[in-house]
Amino acid sequence: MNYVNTTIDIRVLEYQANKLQELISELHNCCKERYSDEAKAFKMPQAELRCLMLFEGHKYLTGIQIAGLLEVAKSRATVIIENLEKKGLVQRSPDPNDARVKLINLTPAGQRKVREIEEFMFELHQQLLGQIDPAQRNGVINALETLRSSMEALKAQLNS
Amino acid sequence: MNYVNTTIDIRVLEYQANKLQELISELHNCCKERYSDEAKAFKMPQAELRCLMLFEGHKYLTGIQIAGLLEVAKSRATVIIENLEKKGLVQRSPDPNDARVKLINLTPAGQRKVREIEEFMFELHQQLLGQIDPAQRNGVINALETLRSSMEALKAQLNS
DNA sequence: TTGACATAGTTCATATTGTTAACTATAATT
DNA sequence: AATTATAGTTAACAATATGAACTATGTCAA
Repeated sequence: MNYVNTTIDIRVLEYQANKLQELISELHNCCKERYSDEAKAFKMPQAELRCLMLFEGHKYLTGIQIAGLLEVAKSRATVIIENLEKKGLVQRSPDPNDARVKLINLTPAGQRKVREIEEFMFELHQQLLGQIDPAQRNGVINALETLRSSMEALKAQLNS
Repeated sequence: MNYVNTTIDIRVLEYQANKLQELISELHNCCKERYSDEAKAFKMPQAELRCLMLFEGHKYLTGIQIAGLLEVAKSRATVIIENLEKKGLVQRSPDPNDARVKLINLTPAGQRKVREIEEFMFELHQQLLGQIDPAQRNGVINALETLRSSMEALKAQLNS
């Protein structure tokens, strides 16, 4: 490893770091827009949509669980649940085992809405996949997986 | 192409679409968190940080340009610029060629802040790159590029 | 040249997303 | 029984964002 190679290596690293920054930022913007469109399509705030989707694979959730999964304060969860209840998409009932807890579950209307949203999202991602050359699809997915791991590793490192 | 292969193909597509959805959603969450941390680190709202960074490569910007680049309503841009002006990071001056227009540019304090933010972001992405196996770095970047193109192509297709 | 329309920017009302802190009620622990 | 912890609610506030109304210019065509 001589002086010239070291310089080139540093330039490559700089180029790659900048490229990564740019690409991640653009993907993030794309997602933001997509989530905003989705909310408009369903005429519902994004937070409520996200909350509904938490019930995939859960019959009941508590307020604390919802706050944890949405990564928001429990007071925020209270308000989101309240609004979904007003729309008749979820219902609250007391937990027979703990009077502090309220069990929240989807109403039939809520279940229908979740299925609609699932289909919409699945359709969208099928179409996205359709834009990617079949030969590259697995590569893209693996690269995203690598990136996700790296971001999580970095996060863990920075928080310690 | 017989019945069995078609079925398998469909299953692969479903798997990939779901995986893509999951990974993109996780990356998006990671970014959201990162931007929120950045804002905390600089004790400044995210919108103001983003606005400052627009001046990379521009001496002057107008309100309309800023609104366009940030993809927000011009009324929103007015407020962001006002707040940055209060902090002494940008200044507004009349456009000598058009009395409707105000030219906005960084103050020396704003320029220093931009350099700080640039360094912070570059450092972060260098560290992220450091988490990725060197042999995979170009692959990840190329995959992201592919994904970005696909997302933009899909967006264009859906908007037409 | 003047009247119609377009553009830049501001202000205000409103909506959404989110936090922190104080509070009530209940459960668990010592 | 007293203390502490947990679940949920409420209220005050901050940040992000839009749309409509308004002012002040600029442009263009009859």
